[in-house]
Amino acid sequence: MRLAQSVPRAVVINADSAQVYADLAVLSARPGPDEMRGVPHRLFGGWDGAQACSAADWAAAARDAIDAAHAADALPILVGGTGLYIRTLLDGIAPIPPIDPDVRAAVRAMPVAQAYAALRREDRARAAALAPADATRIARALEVVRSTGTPITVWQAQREGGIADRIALSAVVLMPDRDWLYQRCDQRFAAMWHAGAIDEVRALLARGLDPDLPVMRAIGVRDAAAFLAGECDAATAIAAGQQATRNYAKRQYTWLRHQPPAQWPRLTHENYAENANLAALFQL
RNA sequence: GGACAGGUGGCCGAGUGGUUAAUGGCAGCAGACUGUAAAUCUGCCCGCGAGAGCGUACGCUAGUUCGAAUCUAGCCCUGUCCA
Repeated sequence: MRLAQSVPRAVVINADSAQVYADLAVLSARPGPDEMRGVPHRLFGGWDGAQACSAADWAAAARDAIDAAHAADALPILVGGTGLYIRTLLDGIAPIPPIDPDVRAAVRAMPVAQAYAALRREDRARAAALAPADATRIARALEVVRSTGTPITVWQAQREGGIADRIALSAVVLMPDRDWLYQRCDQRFAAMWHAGAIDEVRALLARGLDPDLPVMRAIGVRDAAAFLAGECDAATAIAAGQQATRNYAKRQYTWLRHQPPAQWPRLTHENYAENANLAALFQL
């Protein structure tokens, strides 16, 4: 039993698709001990880079972490910008069984044009909804029909595992000033570069992982790798990493503007001070 | 001072007499988004206009031509080399 004025314990749960990887501490800006200040942090760096973390994988782990926090009478605080992950956690996702590894390998080895042509034959509805150059979704749709025998559009008619209906969520979407954020992106990447990003990538490269793995595609990995290979100088690599960070931030604005529920408050420089949700968060 | 090379839309870079407001790429802006999402993809992108369209544009100026970013002359500027 808790006293009315006591502060509930908090548990921070990561909702960022790059911060889940153990191999990326610096480049994913994962919080360190000094920043965590003894507050429990979950799902930070728990995945080995050799293993791709899917939205469903993350959602299942997040669900467990949230339940565990509740069981311990602690307040779970989700932090992170991977919209698809959070959506999957809340709304659930199509219950598609695991894909046959051989099917997956074969599909992902195909050039987009070929995969798209195949998809048009094997799942006409999905093919019609996708752009012929949308490599990721075409590959996903194709591997699903081939591995399960059922078109992805059929699977997607149902969603399972969402917890939105059984939790009380207080959401806040951060929408900082664009120019300000772009400056922060530049500062951030430069800081990472000087804080060990190169050593981190050197170690990552030494593992000889599949370049298509999410860890290998994280912002900055390719740029640091190019530098290590002598393909460019540090200034060029840093500039490229900064640019990639800004491009990503741009995409985040687009997602955050329209994808999250309309009732989730968007916080800007102009309205943050008067936002009740944010105030509630810090008053607990 | 001389010899070459070159000056194209915010940047890089095609185009070398006519369907050219000018291929591409980047940046920028907007949009999509159900299992690798820090991913993947789509649209816009000289100005004005809802649109038809109009007006400006390929270093500058003057020419040749029915027509020039593309040819000619002079000038200005940049790079490399020779002095």
